[in-house]
Amino acid sequence: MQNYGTILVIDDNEAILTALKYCLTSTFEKVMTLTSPESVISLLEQEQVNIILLDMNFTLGVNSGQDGLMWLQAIRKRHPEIPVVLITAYADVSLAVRGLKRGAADFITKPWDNDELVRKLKDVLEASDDMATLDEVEADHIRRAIDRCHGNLTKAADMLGITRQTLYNKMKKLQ
Amino acid sequence: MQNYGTILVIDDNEAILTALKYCLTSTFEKVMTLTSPESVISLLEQEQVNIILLDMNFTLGVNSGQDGLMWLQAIRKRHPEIPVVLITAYADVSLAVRGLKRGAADFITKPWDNDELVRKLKDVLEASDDMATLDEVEADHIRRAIDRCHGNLTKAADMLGITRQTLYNKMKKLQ
DNA sequence: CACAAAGTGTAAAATTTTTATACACCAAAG
DNA sequence: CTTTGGTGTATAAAAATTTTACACTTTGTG
Repeated sequence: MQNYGTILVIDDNEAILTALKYCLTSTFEKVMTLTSPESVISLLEQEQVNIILLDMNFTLGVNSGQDGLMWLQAIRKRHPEIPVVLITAYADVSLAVRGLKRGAADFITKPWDNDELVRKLKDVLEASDDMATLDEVEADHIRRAIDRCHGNLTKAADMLGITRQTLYNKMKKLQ
Repeated sequence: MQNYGTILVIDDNEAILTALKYCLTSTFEKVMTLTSPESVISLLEQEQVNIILLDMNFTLGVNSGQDGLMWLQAIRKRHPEIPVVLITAYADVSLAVRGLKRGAADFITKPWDNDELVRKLKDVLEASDDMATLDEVEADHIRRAIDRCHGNLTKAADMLGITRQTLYNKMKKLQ
């Protein structure tokens, strides 16, 4: 991939925003910034954003990362196809785990290393490059459903929103 | 969910294995253990396992977690439907991130709290309960593909392994 | 134990979706 | 200006899905 497209950076610290913008501008075609996540949803409706770099604390004196987790969730609910990378100065294992479990593409700690940050953002975008085919995604999801229903195909089919016969068909195709 | 099925615990320390077995036996129908991950793949061919609790270090003197990451990958390659929870005494943010990015369902640090461990394992199994329908998974994946191809529908269809016309059909269905 | 309820495996026809192929149109690149 | 690559649309043929049905097995419960 030559072109890494548009990145949206959200951080309430103007100095950090400037530093990030400076380090990202050579890699990305367009670097957009927000000092507050409030308007992120409406912005995403208008602009084609390829990746989001999101700080985790926006309430003065609160460094739990709750804000970041909340906004991560809000963004992913409406735009699950846009990868969100979290960045925070107050990192611990538990927060990293919670962030990634809610769908963050990566988790970066401040202070960051410019080269490493850029590499990680590139990695995220390149990872989403090797997309699976619809059939592969389908097969994977079907296996999960059957596993979850302890092999009960009737329930699995129901859960998947297809008929039992269709599930038989699809299973035959997957050997 | 009443029944949490079978859990497979993999740890090279017999004492820890005993302690874990003791704490898990009341929640799980069956608790299987391995002191080495070597035989995990062949075991999974024979036994129906619902969740795996995997330690991250199996080489004496090496606590990088590389072993765990490698086995996580090996397990997920063959059985992506089985959730794998990592557990380690040598945790840091970076290792947690790498584990979760490779598909671990959760990341737990030693020493563990019995109640918390059981709750997290239950959460993992219950989270995989609310399965999306095939149509939802498909829609999500299609949006991702189109996004990745910057709106180029011909490329997106190709990437998804379907014809362009089929992609048009499916897009019409999703409004 | 016995019976009802739920699940399995299979089938055929009607319906819907997907593919293959084609054509006119547009925009960017050379 | 012309080639190349993408769009939007259309049609018939092929394939998959749904609907409905039936006989059989398992599971749970009084």
